[in-house]
Amino acid sequence: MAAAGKRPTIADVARLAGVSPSAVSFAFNNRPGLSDETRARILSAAERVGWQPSRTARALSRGRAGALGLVLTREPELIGADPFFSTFIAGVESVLTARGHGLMLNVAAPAQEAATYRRLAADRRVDGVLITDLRVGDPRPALVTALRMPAVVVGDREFCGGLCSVDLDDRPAFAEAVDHLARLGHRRIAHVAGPAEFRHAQRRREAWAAALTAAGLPQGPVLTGGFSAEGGARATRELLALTPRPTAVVYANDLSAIAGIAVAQEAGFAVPGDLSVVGYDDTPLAAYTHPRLTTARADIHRWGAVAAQTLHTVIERGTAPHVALDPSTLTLRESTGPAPGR
Amino acid sequence: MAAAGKRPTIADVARLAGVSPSAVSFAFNNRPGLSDETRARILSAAERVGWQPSRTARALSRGRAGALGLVLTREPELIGADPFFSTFIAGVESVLTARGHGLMLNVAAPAQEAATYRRLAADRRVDGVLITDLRVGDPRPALVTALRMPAVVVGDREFCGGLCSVDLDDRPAFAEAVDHLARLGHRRIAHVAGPAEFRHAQRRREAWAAALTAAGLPQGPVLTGGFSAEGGARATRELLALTPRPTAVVYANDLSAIAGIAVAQEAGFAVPGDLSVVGYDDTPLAAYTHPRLTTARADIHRWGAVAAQTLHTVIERGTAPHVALDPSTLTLRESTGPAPGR
DNA sequence: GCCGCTGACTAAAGCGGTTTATCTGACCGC
DNA sequence: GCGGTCAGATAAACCGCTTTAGTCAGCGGC
Repeated sequence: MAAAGKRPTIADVARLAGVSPSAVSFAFNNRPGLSDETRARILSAAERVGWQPSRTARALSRGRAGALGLVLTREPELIGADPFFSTFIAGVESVLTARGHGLMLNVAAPAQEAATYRRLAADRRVDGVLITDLRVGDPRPALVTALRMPAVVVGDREFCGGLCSVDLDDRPAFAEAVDHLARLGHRRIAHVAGPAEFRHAQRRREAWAAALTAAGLPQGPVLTGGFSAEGGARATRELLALTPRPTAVVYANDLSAIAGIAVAQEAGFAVPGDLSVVGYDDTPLAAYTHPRLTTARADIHRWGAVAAQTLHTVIERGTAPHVALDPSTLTLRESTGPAPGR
Repeated sequence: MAAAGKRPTIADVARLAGVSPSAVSFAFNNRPGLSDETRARILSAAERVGWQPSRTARALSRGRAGALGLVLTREPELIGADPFFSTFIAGVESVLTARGHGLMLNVAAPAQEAATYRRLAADRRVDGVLITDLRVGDPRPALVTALRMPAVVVGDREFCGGLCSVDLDDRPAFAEAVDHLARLGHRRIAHVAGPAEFRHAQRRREAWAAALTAAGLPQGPVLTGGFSAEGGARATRELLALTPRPTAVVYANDLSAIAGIAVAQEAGFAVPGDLSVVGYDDTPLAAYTHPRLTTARADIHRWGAVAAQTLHTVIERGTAPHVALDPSTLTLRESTGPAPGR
């Protein structure tokens, strides 16, 4: 039915149901002022012609876009290699879809990040944005505030500049990791950090350092691996050249850890015999390296869902409480073992 | 300036420039019928109040959303592990951003895939969609055609049901791989395939089989690795248990190949001494495994850009020519070597 | 001096909904 | 019999821009 013609509008439905367009609108927005009988008649008429309110029209008259924005500022390579985003986005979608909302994705080169947010705000194409990968001295909280754009920071509560945050603490996992290594007899535990500008990379590093102190161990060497395979490899090479050599390395993420394992093996070191390795993320691949990678797992999907949920609250109520999700936990596998000579 | 108040509208600009709203519209849409002087005055007035046409309003009156849609139907885990999507999306964005368009991302569970497309069409929130991960007997080409929704298939031209396609041929890479292995003396070359329902997985398998025939070799064993680490690992275990054991495996993608290497090593086989391994994708990690992975690289970013470009053409002109991008090429590394005993 | 034309610009009608103010009876109490 | 209330429904304004159909002044031609 409904053949080829134009798409039906609210007027068609109104005509068919023998009411005014406003009545149809009321019916579809669950507003009072309509008898149950009329309401039912309208809904069935709409169904008969296959009508659904146009998002665009609704967006215009309500001033709401019905969509959230997510701007990814990482280098494309890093985004791709990181399982975080897709899982996170899937989580976000799970709550958006339920509401019939959409997700506007933007991949921006760092240089035009601000412009991207401005455009999003100017276009009014989204009702709010999620801010991920919070950086040290990040300009975005101030920017979205200035743009009067509802936003939620996905990450550290302390640095979200007055915005609401949804955080998942990665520190306990790093503390656990160091603790685990210390108990295995390691005394020289290095860290291969993420890009220094990322707040979460910094936090991981701090957690590692604090855990060393707590375990009564000296601070170990820190190198930057940039969250990438290449960076992890380079850092690992440098660490292996040190004297004394560290016997364990805590990497900021799995990608650099996996590369680290490869480099160590290539250089003739046994993992974990000569070098214990810990990652972070629990990439699908982590359980399928040789040896299998000790790493930490978090519920990223839920993180995305809660972030979206919270952003909705901010959009509707203007504000929302900070949320702290269950911290990630360490999964022990075979890339960690007793310190050599013990 | 412009202080807190409401966002300026076209009327504000018109008033400031001393013209009618239509004149402003004309100025911003590069239409004739305005003197250069007036045009300039309008533009400067707009700049002064920081006005930009509202996307939503424009979308409503022009009947164009100014956005493209991308529905990902894979399992979230697979999406995350695959560097394809983020790179592809970055490529898409590169042309969208230039036009001030947006990308509407949808992650759908397989069961509600059709519903997602219908919603996208009903909402008129996108002007067209990109169809990736074409499956065997894929219902989507017919679906979007029925929904009268402009679409471009990212993949195989033969199975795109009358839609325009943008393809990047992966067969040459698989042919190269088999050829390379044959030249190294391998005679039992297995394949760990992607999910059978994916057209590109099937095509890779066919390319592998054809290359074996061309090299005068018998068909080798085929197992499904599902593009995942876990699947790759399981398939590899089975292959290693065969008698006679294959001496080389061509995996459908890097993820399963990397897992395969780990499993082989775990089982005491040397790579490439006992088993040569080839992947596909050239994941960032491929150059940082031990041994480094022989795999194939394609220009995914460009693929995304061209796909978006093409979809725009389809939206505007109703159709566009099929596009064939440069096929991927094999990168030789150390995971492939002479067949054992040779 | 009248006509037709053209270039520059505007008024007003959409686009497809939402929302506010208004209208219409029916019902109620006195 | 009359004012008041209220549920049920509607007309009309509005969201902010695009676009079509004019309007109007100026100008050349005859």
